[in-house]
Amino acid sequence: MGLTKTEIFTEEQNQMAALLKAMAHPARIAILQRILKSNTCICGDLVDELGLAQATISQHLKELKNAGIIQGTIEGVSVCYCIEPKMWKLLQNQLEGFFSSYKGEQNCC
Amino acid sequence: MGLTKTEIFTEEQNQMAALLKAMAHPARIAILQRILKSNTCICGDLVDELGLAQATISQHLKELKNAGIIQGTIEGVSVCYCIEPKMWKLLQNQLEGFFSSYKGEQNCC
DNA sequence: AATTTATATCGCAATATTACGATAGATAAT
DNA sequence: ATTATCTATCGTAATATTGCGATATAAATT
Repeated sequence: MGLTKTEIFTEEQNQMAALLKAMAHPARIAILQRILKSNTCICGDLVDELGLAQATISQHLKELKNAGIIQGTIEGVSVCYCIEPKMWKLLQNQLEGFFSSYKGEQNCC
Repeated sequence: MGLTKTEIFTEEQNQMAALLKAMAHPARIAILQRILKSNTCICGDLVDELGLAQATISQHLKELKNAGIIQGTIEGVSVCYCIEPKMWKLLQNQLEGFFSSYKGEQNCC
């Protein structure tokens, strides 16, 4: 096997898992933190600042972009990445609902 | 290759990625939702309710437990799982800080 | 003690991810 | 037009994940 059985889960469960998966790598967390800090981020800066090869950074950016979390705009030779606002707020709301639905440790085992 | 270069990232980045990764599967989202709903959850119930084999459910539970997100208590023959409150709140706070640090779409590309 | 019930672990096959060198493509500078 | 610069893609090796049957373990029941 090796492939997730997406068909037995809800659309919501699959989407949430996909978004979390896109973020679930230290390099991609670092990329997002860097974008959040200066609101914008040239791809080449990430290659200089993180300790990964250019091809690897490009691949991580692609995953974040495919998940819809960031967007890239061509600026001459370089590419400027920033947060995709709608998806960001969607995920923020979904996670907030998810985490706040925890009722505390009563009746726990 | 194939192994994440954890040594070039901060402790915080690695921990956040690890926690998100533990949640980044539809089955594990479903398991957490089930636990959140009734505050508690017997392993066997998950096997009945989700459409996955017992060995697979057990493996997913192990990953959530290893990440520290849930805890399991033996209750006779069966095992009762519930949220690990401290880790839950830690992750909730970390994510809240992370998502709310987004300053909006000004100066974006 | 033997049996039933519930969960964990092992071993394996299929697939996915991570990382990077090499190379391609596209715009800017000379 | 040629060269330099920046990013994306291809191909590949190493490792990780997913799913499950088979089996082990451990408590409860008979």
